[in-house]
Amino acid sequence: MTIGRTLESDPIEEARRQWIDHGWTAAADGMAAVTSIVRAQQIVLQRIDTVLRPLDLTFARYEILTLLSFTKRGSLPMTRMGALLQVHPTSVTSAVDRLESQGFVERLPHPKDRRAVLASITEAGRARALAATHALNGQVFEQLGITEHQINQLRTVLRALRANAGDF
Amino acid sequence: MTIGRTLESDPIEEARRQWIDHGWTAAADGMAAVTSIVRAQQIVLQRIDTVLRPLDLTFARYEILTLLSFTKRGSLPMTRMGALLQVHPTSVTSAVDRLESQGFVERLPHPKDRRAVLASITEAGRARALAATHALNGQVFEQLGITEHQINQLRTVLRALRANAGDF
DNA sequence: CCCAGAAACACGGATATCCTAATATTTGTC
DNA sequence: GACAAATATTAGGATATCCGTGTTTCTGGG
Repeated sequence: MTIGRTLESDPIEEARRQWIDHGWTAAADGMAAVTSIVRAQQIVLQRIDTVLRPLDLTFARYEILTLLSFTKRGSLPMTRMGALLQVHPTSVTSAVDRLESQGFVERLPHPKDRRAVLASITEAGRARALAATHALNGQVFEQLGITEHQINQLRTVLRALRANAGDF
Repeated sequence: MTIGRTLESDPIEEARRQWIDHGWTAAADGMAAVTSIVRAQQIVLQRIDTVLRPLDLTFARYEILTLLSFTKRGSLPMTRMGALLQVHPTSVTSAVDRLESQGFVERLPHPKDRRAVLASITEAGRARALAATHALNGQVFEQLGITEHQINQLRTVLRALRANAGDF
C-alpha cells in the first residue's frame, strides 16, 4: 500500500527551500501549503479507499449515500446533489449509475419537473452507508494522528480558504 | 468554472452537525477536517489546472519538470522520481511518456544499471517549467486568500499529519 | 567462486474516475 | 409563441491505479 520507501527528509520543506534559493520568497510558503494540501488529500483518501473497498464503495459514492440518508424523504434531484457535494453533473450521473447497479439507489421521476430525476436511497443503501460510516469513524476520522487542537486549526483555516473560494 | 451556485451555509459544518446529532461526536471533528482537506484540494487543484492548461501541463507533469530542473544534471531515475513525488511507478511512466512526446523530457539509459531509465529535462522543458512556476507563483501560491499566519498553521499541522503517515 | 532464487525496474493492458464538450428534452421568460 | 435557460445524459480524452510480464541486478548457500 505504501508507495515508496521512507525518505530522509521532508520533500515539501526541501521544495520550499528551493523556492527561497531561487528568489521566489513571496510564494514559498504558499507553495508549501498548497503542496501539503495535495499530499494530505492523497494520504487521507488512500486510507478512506482502503476502508471502503471491502464495502464496494468509493468516497464519492459514499458521500452521495450519506447525503441521501440525511434527507427527510431519502431522495434528492441529481443537480441538487452535485451542488451540495461540489461535483460535476457528469460525476453525479456516473456515480448514481454505479449505485443504482449495486441496488443502493434508484432513479425516480421528479413529481413536478419532468426534466429532473430524483435519486432515492434504498434500504440496502441505508444499511451499507451506516456500515461505511462506522468503519470510517473508527479507522480514519478518529485516527488522524494529530491533536484535537490541530484538527480544529485545520478546520478553521480551511474554512477560510473555502469561503474565499466562494464555497458558501 | 464554478460548479454550482452559491450555497446558503457551509455544507461541511452541516455534516459535522449531523454527525453530532447521530451520536458520532468523537469522530465529528475528524470527519470535518478530512472533508475540508478533500475539498480544499479540489479548489487549489482546479486553480492550478486553470493556470497550467494554456501551458499544456498538468500538475503531475509540472512537478516532474520542476523536480528535474532542481537536480544537478537535470536527470533522475524513474523510480527515484516516483519515490520523491509519492506517486506510483506507472504514473511516472505515463507522465514521462507525455512529457517526452511534448519534447520536454528525454529518456536516457542509466549508465550503471541497465534495468533503470533516466528521465532528462530538455531546454524546452526548462523554459516551460520556469514559465509555469512564474504563473503559479503569481496566480495561485501568492493568492490563497488566507493570512500568512494561517498559511504557516496549515504547513505545520499538515506536516504533522504527513509525518504520522510515514511520509518522511 | 558460482548459480539459483528473490528483488528491483520499467512497461503494457484493463479498469475506474473525472473533466470537457455536445445533445435532447423540458421549463421559464419576455 | 419565440427564445433562452436548466436538467440529465452520452461520448471522448486524460489520468491514476491494479495486475501481470520481461528483463536485469542482487544475494546467499553450496
